[in-house]
Amino acid sequence: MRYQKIPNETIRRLPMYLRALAVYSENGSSYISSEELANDLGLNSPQIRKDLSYFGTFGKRGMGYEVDKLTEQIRVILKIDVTQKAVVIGAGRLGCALASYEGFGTYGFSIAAILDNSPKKIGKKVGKIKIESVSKLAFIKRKKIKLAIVAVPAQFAQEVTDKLIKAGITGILNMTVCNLKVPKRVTVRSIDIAMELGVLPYYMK
Amino acid sequence: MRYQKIPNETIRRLPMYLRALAVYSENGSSYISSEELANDLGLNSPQIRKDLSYFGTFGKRGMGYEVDKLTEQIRVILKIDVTQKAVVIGAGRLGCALASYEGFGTYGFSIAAILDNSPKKIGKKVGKIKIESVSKLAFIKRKKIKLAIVAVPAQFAQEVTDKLIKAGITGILNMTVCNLKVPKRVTVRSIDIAMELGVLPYYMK
DNA sequence: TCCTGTGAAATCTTTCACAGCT
DNA sequence: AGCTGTGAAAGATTTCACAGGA
Repeated sequence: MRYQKIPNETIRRLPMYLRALAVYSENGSSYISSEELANDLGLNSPQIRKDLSYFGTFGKRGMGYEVDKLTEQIRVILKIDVTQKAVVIGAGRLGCALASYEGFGTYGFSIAAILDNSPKKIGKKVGKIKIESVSKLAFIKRKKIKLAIVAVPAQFAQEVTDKLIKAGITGILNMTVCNLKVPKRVTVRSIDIAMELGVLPYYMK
Repeated sequence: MRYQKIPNETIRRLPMYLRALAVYSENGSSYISSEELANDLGLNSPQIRKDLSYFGTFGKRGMGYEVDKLTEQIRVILKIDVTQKAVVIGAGRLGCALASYEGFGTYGFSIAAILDNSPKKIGKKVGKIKIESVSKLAFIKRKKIKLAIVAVPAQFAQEVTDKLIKAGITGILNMTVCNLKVPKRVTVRSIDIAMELGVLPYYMK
């Protein structure tokens, strides 16, 4: 394996592989071929093999990939082999939905708290997660939390983000419609749900 | 302008442009240059010009693009120039959050109902939107709704999807972790929020 | 025989540089 | 002068085809 630049698209697919692998593991399969994996995910098999080949040789010819081993290897690649703590900012409907979303577990994330600025909400709980004051940024520093999910109204998004970065956050999942300005050392990924819906009609019929 | 295949990535960006244009319109700007637009969205200007050029010549040299006119033109391209009705399936935390999300308005979507199968929830309201029985698929047919946002627990996602398609849905925004199997005539886009979070640690530091 | 790993080709997307309109 | 529209080049990603190990 020569050195090659790893495509961003490859990285984007790795969590998909993890998700599928979790299902195989539950079902007790110990090996999985790139063909089966591709079928289940709606991809094609050379793509999966190529994706994995950027990081090493994980499969056995004639057999496929060992489910549990590959799971662990992908976790290491993605740096989620240890549980990562994250905070949700904004205890609105979306923030609460995210905080209680079990899917994060699959990737080894745990939601440490929800922060909000409404005195009415502070102190309440969403599932097992407590709503704390957003002014408690010391909380983030103390717990060495590096990840934040921003789900506040758009007009406060940049302001909140600036504060988060001061508190030591270096990775942000932005659920608002803002284009957040952050220093280079901070990584942002944005999801605009309406935008995804926005392209559907174009492709329909 | 010769015919050229329109990149999917171009389509994906059009809603972003709409979002930014809505802000300019509110601020009373009547013209916007590709340079400004690019700055605000974190893109570069030739990309924006190229994207738009696939569909025609919308700008005025020396001036830029007329905000309201370009807005309308992009809406037409995306086929969202008339309000599109959508239903949300699943009245859990995420489903309710989505149903009450104002962002859909920007792209001309309106949420016609939330469907759920829990008798406890049916009849209640989320904001102004009523929760209906998921068995009421006639509702979708009668109102000629083509778009559905699926936010049910993963194990029911495929089953619900099959029913939706029978009721005439041809575009699905899939918020579950399932890879939905649908006939070719149906378009699906999937968002797995945890997956987006899953790639952040890789890029951090 | 089955299925991986991987260069090389094909395809898709972005960037560049500049002609040309206002 | 300023900013668009666009062919052509560069770059990124996917697909292909097949060599080779289990």
